[in-house]
Amino acid sequence: MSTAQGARARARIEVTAAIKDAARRQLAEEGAAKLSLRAVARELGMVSSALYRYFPSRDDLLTALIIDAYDSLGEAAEAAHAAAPAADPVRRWTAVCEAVRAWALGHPHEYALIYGSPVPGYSAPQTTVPAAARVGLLLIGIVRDAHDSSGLTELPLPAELRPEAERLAADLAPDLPPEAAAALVAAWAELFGLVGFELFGQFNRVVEDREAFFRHAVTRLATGVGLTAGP
Amino acid sequence: MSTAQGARARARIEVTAAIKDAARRQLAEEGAAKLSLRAVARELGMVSSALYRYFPSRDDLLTALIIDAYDSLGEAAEAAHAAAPAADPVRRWTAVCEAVRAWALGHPHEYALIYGSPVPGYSAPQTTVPAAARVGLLLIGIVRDAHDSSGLTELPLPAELRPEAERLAADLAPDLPPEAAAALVAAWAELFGLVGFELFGQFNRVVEDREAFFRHAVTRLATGVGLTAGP
DNA sequence: GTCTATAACGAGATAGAC
DNA sequence: GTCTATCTCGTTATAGAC
Repeated sequence: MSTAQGARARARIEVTAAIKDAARRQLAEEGAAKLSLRAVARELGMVSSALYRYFPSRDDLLTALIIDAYDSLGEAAEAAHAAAPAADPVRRWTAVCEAVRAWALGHPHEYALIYGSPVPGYSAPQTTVPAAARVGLLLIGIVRDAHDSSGLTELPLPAELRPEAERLAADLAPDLPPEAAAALVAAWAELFGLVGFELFGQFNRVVEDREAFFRHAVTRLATGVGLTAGP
Repeated sequence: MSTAQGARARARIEVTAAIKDAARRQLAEEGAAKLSLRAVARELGMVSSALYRYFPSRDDLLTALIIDAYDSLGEAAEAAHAAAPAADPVRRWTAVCEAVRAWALGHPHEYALIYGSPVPGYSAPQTTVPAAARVGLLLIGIVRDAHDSSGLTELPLPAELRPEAERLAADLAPDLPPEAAAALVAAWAELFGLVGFELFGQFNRVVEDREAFFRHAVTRLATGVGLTAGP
């Protein structure tokens, strides 16, 4: 009994993975807007109605691809973070940022899926939130650690932003000063601005040595949120 | 003769504008990937082959929409820049940034067209470059003016980035110090990271008071490139 | 119970004959 | 420029294999 169930479960996992792989291939060639269940089924030698045993709708397949992409990016970022020197917050920060960039360059279509234009007619459900939050949580952790070991520079905070900054801090990192929380969220968005501009061609004929440029830019982002180099 | 030719030219301009308007509507509903000459023709009560008198291909229509979008954004940014106090570089900087954000919020689909995911199978020709450069040139002008009136703070520049920074300065603003040119390009990309995150939903359930958050973030971008508030 | 296949729907795109 | 025949699509109902 358990073997039969195990075999069935294994088969199900394999077919699910094959569907997602074919869908990712289609994503690269046609874009998310044109992702078609029928084309995926055709590529797998299945019939389109069979796919509905695995994904109840085209949008659910899209959602699975989005979560996978966020998780793949999050895993890459977390691995880079774990390998960085624990005592140096700036090195940890730049390690995460460079992992994000490397993942994006290696998975441009999945990056476009999660950080590019929204897919017309599709709205991401709340189930994508935990996976989407992983990189942000890593960055929060780095700043929190620096704050705990008194390694966080103080930042200015205009009165206009104080309520929002306090709300952000309460939501994301209650132990952080509000101005650090606000700076952190801005740096998070700015990081993806740098990555997106490179990936989507805005740096063509502008920035040549992108590696060096990016490293310097994210180092400045790190100091912008109050991090200072470790020993 | 000249009246006839004038009327014909006028009609041609009108039809061209109507085509682009219909295409923009389709852009909003189906996305750039699904922009189809036939659908545009249908909406206008024309036959698809008639459109080829105005745009030789779907890609040329896309290119026209892209240039229009860049120009519309550039115009909005330039108007905001012209209305800002000339003596205060930070105010001029934030005025441009806020105009970019306001334009993006008002034209989300056109923003997605020019700063979102690339359209599969389409590659923007060099003819889009001048329009695409307008916002960047504005920002360069602000920093150059500040530098000319000795109002630019000095920035650090690691040896690793020096060659690239010098290349950037030579290309974009020969009168600026290399470190300012590099910081400027980074801030330019980061600005669109902030705008894109808000527009594409990444700030949902994260940032509430987006106006205040954005104003503070771009003010910090301004100081990050070395600008200081005027009198 | 779990899956795949057939057939069909309503809608839209497309290619080619006229 | 028009019409038609043939494609695509997401999705569902149904029937049968394992």
